[in-house]
Amino acid sequence: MLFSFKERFPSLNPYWERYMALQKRVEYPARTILLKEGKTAQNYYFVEQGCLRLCFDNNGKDTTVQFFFENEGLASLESFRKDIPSIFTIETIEPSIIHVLPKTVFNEMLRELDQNPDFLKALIDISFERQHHYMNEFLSRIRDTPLERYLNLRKERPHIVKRVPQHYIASYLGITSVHLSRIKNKISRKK
Amino acid sequence: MLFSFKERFPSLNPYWERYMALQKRVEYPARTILLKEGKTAQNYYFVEQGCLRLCFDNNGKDTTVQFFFENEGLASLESFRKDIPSIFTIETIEPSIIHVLPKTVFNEMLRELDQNPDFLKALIDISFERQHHYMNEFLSRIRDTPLERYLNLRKERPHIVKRVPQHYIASYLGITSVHLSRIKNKISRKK
DNA sequence: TACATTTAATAACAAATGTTATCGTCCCCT
DNA sequence: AGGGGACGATAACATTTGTTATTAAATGTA
Repeated sequence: MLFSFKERFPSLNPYWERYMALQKRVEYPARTILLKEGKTAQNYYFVEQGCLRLCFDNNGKDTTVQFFFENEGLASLESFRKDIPSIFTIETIEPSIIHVLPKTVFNEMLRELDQNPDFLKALIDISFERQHHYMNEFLSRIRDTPLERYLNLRKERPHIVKRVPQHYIASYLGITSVHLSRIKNKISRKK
Repeated sequence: MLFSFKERFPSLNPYWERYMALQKRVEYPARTILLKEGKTAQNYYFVEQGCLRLCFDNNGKDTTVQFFFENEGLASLESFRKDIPSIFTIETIEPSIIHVLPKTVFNEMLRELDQNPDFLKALIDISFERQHHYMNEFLSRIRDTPLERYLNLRKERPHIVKRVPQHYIASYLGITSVHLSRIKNKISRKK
């Protein structure tokens, strides 16, 4: 995510490179928890290989909010930014290779670039992108039926349907895995 | 919303005041559409008196996303910022007195303050606040039942329940007005 | 290879929520 | 004052989705 801003704000490249060099490259097995709900986020993660999910415990039900694949970055943003307990858990789905950027490094960067308009504008852009993303997730949950959401997922992001176990997809669509089974059954019978 | 930043970024006060002076003060009757879904947002609105809602047509069903009361400001942000057709409609609920800030004025402000770190930081703060707000709306829709959401609304924002017609509240809670009636009935029988 | 764990499908039943229709009240508007 | 629209309650019925339990296939691992 951060990295797509290299072209838009080339003046920041020396900074990105200097700070990104401070990441650690770590291998995790499948179903490893990188950040547990309730703990304060200490790191920003970048996926070199594998896949993660952002999720939370919803009255005992596991709910997935977002999936992350190769070349995508993430953190439990609110927790990361405000130093408060995370609402979310971050967990690997597949065995994964992750670049871990400690918050201390990020904060140094914040301090150094605190007055740099290009850096601030990059943050604004990042923030608006995220806002846009969540707004769309929000609207899709409201306006689309589970069937529509599933068909849309299959069409727009087939890699998710291929690589992610079905019960995580169900928890992402906001339904039970039983119901997702029914939906798939219905689709295949229609064809 | 913008106005709570006066204390945090006092250096910007001369700008706020200069630009805010360019607003128009307008009275609208109830059920007046200020921005129609599909049109591009031309204004930022600030409520002096009355109440508005942000909503959209959801396959024929009217869905309310947010309510705005006295001293709150709003725009169809994506449309306003990116000059694209608005996903949302903005409509008065009660007869209202609204301060209207044209986008042209806002854009002048953007240009003038484009390199001002305090201004950029104020935008970042505003953006994060909105993100936080929508994240919570999103989570509440997922994790809470309509009953819980209604009880919570009644407790946390009783003015909404008092001033807003019930079918708008239902559309905000994500249920039909019939179902909201049932919920209210159930609550009153329990007491 | 064999055993345990994870994953997926299905059935039967239960609960939540939507749909449609009817009725009564209130309140704006002319 | 009266008429039309907006608002809210309720009932009967339909649909969607969840719950629980069972079975089977796939997968990882000793």
